[in-house]
Amino acid sequence: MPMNLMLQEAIQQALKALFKLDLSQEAFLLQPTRKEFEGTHTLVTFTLAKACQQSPEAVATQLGTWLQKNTTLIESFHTVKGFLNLQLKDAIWLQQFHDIYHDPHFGCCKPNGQKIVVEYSSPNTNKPLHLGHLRNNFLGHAISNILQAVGYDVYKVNLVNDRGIHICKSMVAYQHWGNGETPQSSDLKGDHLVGKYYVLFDKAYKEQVTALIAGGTSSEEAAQQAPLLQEAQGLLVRWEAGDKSVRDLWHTMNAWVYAGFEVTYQQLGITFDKTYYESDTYHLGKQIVQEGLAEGVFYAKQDGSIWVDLTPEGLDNKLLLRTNGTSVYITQDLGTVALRHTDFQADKMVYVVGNEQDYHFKVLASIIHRLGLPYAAGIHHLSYGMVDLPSGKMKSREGTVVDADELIAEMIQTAEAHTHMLGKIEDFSAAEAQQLYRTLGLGALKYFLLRVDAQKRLLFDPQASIDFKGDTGTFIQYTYARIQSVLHKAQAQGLSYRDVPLSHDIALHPLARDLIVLLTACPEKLQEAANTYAPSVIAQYALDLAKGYNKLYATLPILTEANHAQQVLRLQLSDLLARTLQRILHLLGIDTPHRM
RNA sequence: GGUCCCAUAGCUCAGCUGGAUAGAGCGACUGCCUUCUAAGCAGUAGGUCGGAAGUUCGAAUCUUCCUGGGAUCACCA
Repeated sequence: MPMNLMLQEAIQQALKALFKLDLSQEAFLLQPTRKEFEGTHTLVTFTLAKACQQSPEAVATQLGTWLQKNTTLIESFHTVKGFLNLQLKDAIWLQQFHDIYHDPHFGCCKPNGQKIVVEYSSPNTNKPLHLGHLRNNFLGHAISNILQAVGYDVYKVNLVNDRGIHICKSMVAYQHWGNGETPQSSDLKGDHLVGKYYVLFDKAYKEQVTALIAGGTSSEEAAQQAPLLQEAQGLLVRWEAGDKSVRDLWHTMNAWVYAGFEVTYQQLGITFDKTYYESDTYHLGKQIVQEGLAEGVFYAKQDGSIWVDLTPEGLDNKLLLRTNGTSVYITQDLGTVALRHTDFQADKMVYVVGNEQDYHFKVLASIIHRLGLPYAAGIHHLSYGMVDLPSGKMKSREGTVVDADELIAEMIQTAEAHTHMLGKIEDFSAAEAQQLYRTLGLGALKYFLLRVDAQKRLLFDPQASIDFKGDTGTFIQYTYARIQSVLHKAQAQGLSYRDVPLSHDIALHPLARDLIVLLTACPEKLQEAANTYAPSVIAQYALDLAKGYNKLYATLPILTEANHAQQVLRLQLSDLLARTLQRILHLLGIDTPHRM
C-alpha cells in the first residue's frame, strides 16, 4: 500500500480515537516536510484545531504521540507550531522500496476501459515544419504516452490541412517559376521546396501590391486586386470544381510535402494511428448544421447564412454556413469531431492546438453542448503558448522562423561537437556515435520544449537550448548513463543485487530515503500529468529524480561500499532509478543512452 | 471596446486542492577528480512573488480593481 494512504488511514484512526472526529481524507492536509526539518511527512493541524477544540500545537503533539504508540509507522515526531513532522521508520521505507522494486508494472495503471483520441501536429502543406510545430508535436506525443500509461486506450490522429488558399499560392508560384523543378532535381526536401514557392509567391505578391498602391489604388483594394492573388483564388475555385490539371498539380505538390514531413516525423519519433486530410473532411458538418437549424438550435438570416447565438454563454454570434452554402472552419470541426466519434467511439477527444484558438474551441464546445451530442463532455483543448525567440515573435513572412529540420540538425551537430570535446566514447563505432548524437540532440530539444507549462509562452533561446548542463534533458540522460556504468561494473565484479533480499533493519541514509520517497511518488505524478494534460509535470519529476540520484552518487560509495546490505540497497536504488528515468523519459519521447 | 491567458532572483523556469524562513537551473564568485562518467557535487551572492485592497489564524496561491505584455472577437483557417 502506498505510504500516503497508510498514513492517512492511521491519522483518521487517531482523530477518531483522540477527538471522536470522523473525517474524510480530504479534511486534513498531509504534505512533504520541508528540507530544513526532520521527517518526510507533515500534517498541518491548523485546520483541525477548531474541530478538536484545542490549539494546533496540542493537536499535533497528541496525534504524534498516539501515532507513535498505536502504529508501527512512526520513528519519531516533532511539533513545530501547527505542523506535525513525522519521521517514519526506516523499515517502513525499505518495505515500500522493496514493493516497488519488484513490481514490474510500478507506476502503470491497468486499462481503464476508456478510449481517448488525441489530435496533434496538424500541419499546413504549404511550408515546412517550424519550432512552433515542434512544441505541438512533442506535447501531443507526450500526452498520448502519458494517458496511455495511466490506462487509457489512446489513438493519435493528425489532421492535415491540405487544401485552401495557402496551398494554391504555392501552386501559382510554381506554375510561374517552377520550370519543372522537383525535390529530386533540386535535391531539396519536398516540404522545403513547396515552402520556397510559398515565399516566392508572397514576395511577388507584395511587389504587385506596392506597384498598385503607387499607381493610386488604395491599400485594401490593392491587396485584393493583385493579379497573383486573383490567380490563386481562381485556382481554388477550379480545385473545388475538380479541375483535373489543378488537382494533378495539387496532388504532386502535396505528395512532395508529405514525403518531407515523413522524414521529419521519423527524425522526431512522431507517429499517428490515423491521418485525416482536410480535403476529405472540409465538406463535413453541413448536415449537422442543417439538423441544428431544424431543431431551432441555430438560425438562418435573410441572406441564407446560418448562425448560432452564443451570447448567453458570454460568446458572440457565430457564422456556421456561408450564404453560398459552403462550410467555414467551425463547420468542418463539427464534422470531423462527429467523424472521429464514429471512427473511434472515444470517450474523450483532446486537441493539441495553440492558444490563439482558445476562442474557437470554446465556441466549438458550446455548440456541441447545445446540440446535445453524446461526446459533448469529452472534448478538451490542450492549449499551448507561442514560442518566442530572443528577437521576439517568429514571423514566417519576415524570415524569422526557426526551421524544424535545421534546428534538429543543429542540435545533433552540437551534441556531436560536445561529445568529441569530452572524449568519452572513443571506442564507439561510427553508427553508435551517430545514434548517441541524435539521442542527445533530440533529448535536449524535447526536454527544453516540454519542461515549461504548456499554457505559458516559451522563450526559445538557441544558446540555452543547446546547453547541456543544469536543467536539461542531457543532465537526466547523463544520470541514466552513469547508473548504467555503475551497474555494468557491479555485474563485471560479480556483485549480484537484483534478487538479493533486502535487509529491513539497516539504517537508511537520508539521501537514500529522499530517493525512495521521490520514487514512490511516481504513480501520483503520472496521474497528475494525465489529469491536467501536463507533460511538464513529468519533465519536472524526471529532473528531481536525476538531481536526487546525483546527490547520492556524489556522497555515498556504491561499488566500494563495505557493508553488503547497504551496497545491495544502493545498487537496487540505482537500478530502479534508471528504469524509472528510462520509462518516464520515454513518455516524453526522449531516449536514454547507455553511455555518453 | 468585450472576452481569455500571462506577470516569481540579472536571465529561463518550479512552487500540488491557501500553510513553516518563496525554490531550481543559467550567469557571477569559491571549493571538490591518486575512489563508481566533473555533461557531476558542495557552497556564496542575488526576491517588496507587477501594484493596491479584501477573505483568512495564515495568501506567490483565492476574490475585486489597477498596470504591463500577449491572444482573440472574419461569410480566413
